[in-house]
Amino acid sequence: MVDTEKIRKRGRPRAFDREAALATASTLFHAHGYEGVGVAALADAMGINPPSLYAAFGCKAALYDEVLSRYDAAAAPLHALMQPGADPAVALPQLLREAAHIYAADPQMAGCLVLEGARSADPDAACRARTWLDLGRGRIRDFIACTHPQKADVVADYVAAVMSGMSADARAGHPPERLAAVADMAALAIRAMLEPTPA
Amino acid sequence: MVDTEKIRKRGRPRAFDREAALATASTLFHAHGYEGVGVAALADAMGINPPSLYAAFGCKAALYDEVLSRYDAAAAPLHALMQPGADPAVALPQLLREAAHIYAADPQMAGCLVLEGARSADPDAACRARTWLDLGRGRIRDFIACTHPQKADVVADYVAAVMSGMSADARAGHPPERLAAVADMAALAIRAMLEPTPA
DNA sequence: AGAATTATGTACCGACCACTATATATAATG
DNA sequence: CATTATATATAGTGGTCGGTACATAATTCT
Repeated sequence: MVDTEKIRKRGRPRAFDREAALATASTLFHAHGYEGVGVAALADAMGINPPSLYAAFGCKAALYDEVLSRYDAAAAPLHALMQPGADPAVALPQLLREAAHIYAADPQMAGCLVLEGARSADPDAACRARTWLDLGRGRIRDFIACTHPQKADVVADYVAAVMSGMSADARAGHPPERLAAVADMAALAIRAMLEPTPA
Repeated sequence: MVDTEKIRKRGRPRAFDREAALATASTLFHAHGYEGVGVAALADAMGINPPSLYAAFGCKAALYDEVLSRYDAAAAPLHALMQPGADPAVALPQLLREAAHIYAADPQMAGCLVLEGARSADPDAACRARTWLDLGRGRIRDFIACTHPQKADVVADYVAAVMSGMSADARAGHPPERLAAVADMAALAIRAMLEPTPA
């Protein structure tokens, strides 16, 4: 067992749960977007004052980055679909199906936090979100490269683009079935690309 | 010839070109997004003062709506690809190819004005953009329905989703070739869907 | 105990937001 | 001419934005 005991630091202890505050911020960012929620609203929802928020997270963009990191970590079940050895022609359609379900499951938190953040007008937020997006796309590319190295880039771009489109649809209020139908149709191109007509 | 002569109205004549002002607004909105450009910046770029802008267009959202309408009208060449009688399995891949080229052609105006506006955090802007988006998707659907009525909805959703993903990629700075590769891969699903394996 | 360190609440900063009140300028109408 | 209608420029509205100065409270270290 690793020693994870919290070694009390020197000054006055923080009076709020940092992880809970991150969860609250994640919900707000997911619901209203980076620019749709202000620091005052974030602090209020966390039950703290702005100075405490800044002391704990630095600035709004840094808080956002921590939220994105948390969101990426929570997507581990999706990453698990792309185990080396798995068949991309099977796993990637599953990935799209799962994404369609997740994006449209909760209307209050529709779409992908990272993909939507990557479209933000705020350059700081967009840059940070795109870093996480590129990381995710890299995971897809590397997974495909195990079996189809020459097609990995294009297919990864395609999968990411379809997910981005589904995320937008989810935010527009499209029901899960409608997203799932798009995911299934998108899978046709994946299979056509990775399993060329067998002679 | 219809009488299009401008009948001078009663009061002081407008001192700026309304159409040129719309073009300026379109450029700014396309470059920075609805929330990324303020009324002051718009008026300044138009060479007028905010009151003149409000007198001519009503409010920021109404100006935006006029810009979207103008943008939609300028996309006539794309709509022309979907002539009734044309083969969707040919026309839709062309549509995606054209979109990929347009979206990434000018880095200062990357992506689709309508698709990006539909993701705005501002509810008013998002609502107006989604109206134009639904109109465009309806055109795609109706075109497909000519030959494949049962699959029209799904395929139209798919095409719109891919275009949305490509628009996001364009705004992220992806080069035209990368978008074109995605468009071509996406076309595989269209052909697979509309031309089921001929026995 | 006292010093050092960190967190907290109050109250506020200048900058920008969409938008407008007001007065004046320019035109057609009577 | 006077009236009416529209556009203009100046200057500002209240509100929200991200971020902070300051004094105080709470804790550890010496």
